[in-house]
Amino acid sequence: MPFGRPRAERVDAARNRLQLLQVAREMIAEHGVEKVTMDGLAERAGLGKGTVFRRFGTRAGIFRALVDEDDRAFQQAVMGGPPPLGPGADPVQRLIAYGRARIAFLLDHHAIVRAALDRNQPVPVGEHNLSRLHVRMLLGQARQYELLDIADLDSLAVQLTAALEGPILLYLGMSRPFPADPTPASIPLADSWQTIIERLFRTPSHSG
Amino acid sequence: MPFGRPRAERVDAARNRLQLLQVAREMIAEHGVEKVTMDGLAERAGLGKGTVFRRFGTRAGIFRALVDEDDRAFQQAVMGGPPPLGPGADPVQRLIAYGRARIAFLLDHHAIVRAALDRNQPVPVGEHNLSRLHVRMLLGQARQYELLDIADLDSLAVQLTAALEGPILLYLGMSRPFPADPTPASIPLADSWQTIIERLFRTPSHSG
DNA sequence: AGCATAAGCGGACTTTACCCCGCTTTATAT
DNA sequence: ATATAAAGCGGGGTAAAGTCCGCTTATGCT
Repeated sequence: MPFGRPRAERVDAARNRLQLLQVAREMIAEHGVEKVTMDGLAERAGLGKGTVFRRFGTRAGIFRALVDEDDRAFQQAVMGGPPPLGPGADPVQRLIAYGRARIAFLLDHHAIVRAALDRNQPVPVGEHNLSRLHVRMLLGQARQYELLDIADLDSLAVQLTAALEGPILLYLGMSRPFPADPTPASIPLADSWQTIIERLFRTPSHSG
Repeated sequence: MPFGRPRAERVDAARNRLQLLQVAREMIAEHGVEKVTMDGLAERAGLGKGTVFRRFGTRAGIFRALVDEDDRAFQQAVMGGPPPLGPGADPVQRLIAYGRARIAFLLDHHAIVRAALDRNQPVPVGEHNLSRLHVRMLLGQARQYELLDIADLDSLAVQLTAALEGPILLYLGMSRPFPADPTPASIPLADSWQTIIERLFRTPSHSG
């Protein structure tokens, strides 16, 4: 038997986990995020409160799990879908496409994404902060192709990630913060993101 | 008697407010932010819990008030101090100086700044989001001087503010997230901020 | 000074996240 | 099949945020 692996999830545990997520979605759909309480969730799922906490650790953990579920499809598109979001386009185009897609995703899910925030912990939205890692990777590629000559790409990646996700997580009101018309092409934040990226990469030598 | 003014704060109320802030600072100094509870604060200040909530509305409100107190000096320097932080320098220099100063301020106060976050409300750190307004103003000036040709400065201001404050508010761990040596000149985030601003303003025509 | 009124005050009460720990169930090894 | 240990489960218990409302006190007017 292999050594370090901490033994697979028990089948009853897995069943309960899926059940809880399912019920949580129902409760959110019916009464909104605010009304999802740990007691209520446990009772409606026919389980004990202790079970809920064992599975998700904290209230925010439930919403994190929900976001992660929805994030999976998004990640697929980023990692293996068609360009420019997926691999194949040049890094600058991919950064722009990623930003637009991520903003749309966050707007779509802003209720649960914000509920997933935990005051006592750094942001863990998406599995291990996909955004920061992906942005960092694309910046690295851009540097390889000599599209960019900046030394500290780690800090830059953190700041660009904040520019991307921060507005939705922090700075905008929660109720209808955006034009009622969600035409993807007309989201101001997305246009602004594109501007920042384009200017960041416009080098004096090959301008344009 | 003038009309709309809602009558000045009563002297006992003001006394209690100051008293509570003072006691809160003591408790933070002794046991850290986490240990400041509303009951504890009220008891130690010799007041009722209801009073604490009436004054500050919410737990986060206390820390908001503390940050605002400290913010006042910072604001003075921005509004009326010597350039480049204060008025007098060109907008680009002021943006860079503002970012560096703000990052230093947030690092200095990161414990209470983070405690001032409220999951149910957009970020209100600083009085009415000084950062966003100030950045917006400097962007506007830059456009007047034709240093910048971007249409939607509002969105840009939001995103730059997020790039500035987001990392400290959201993305970095809370315990010693930074080099122990706090030399202002060596803060990676500040350097990275400067890079973003410089590139944002570097126009193809007058590059350099 | 006396009065009317709005503001402030206190602390019991409610709600909810989160902890704890004895019991039950599952997975594995023999 | 049985034993054993690890993981899961339940629900009562605790602590802390936030609400309510009857009582008290400051304030401004006359």
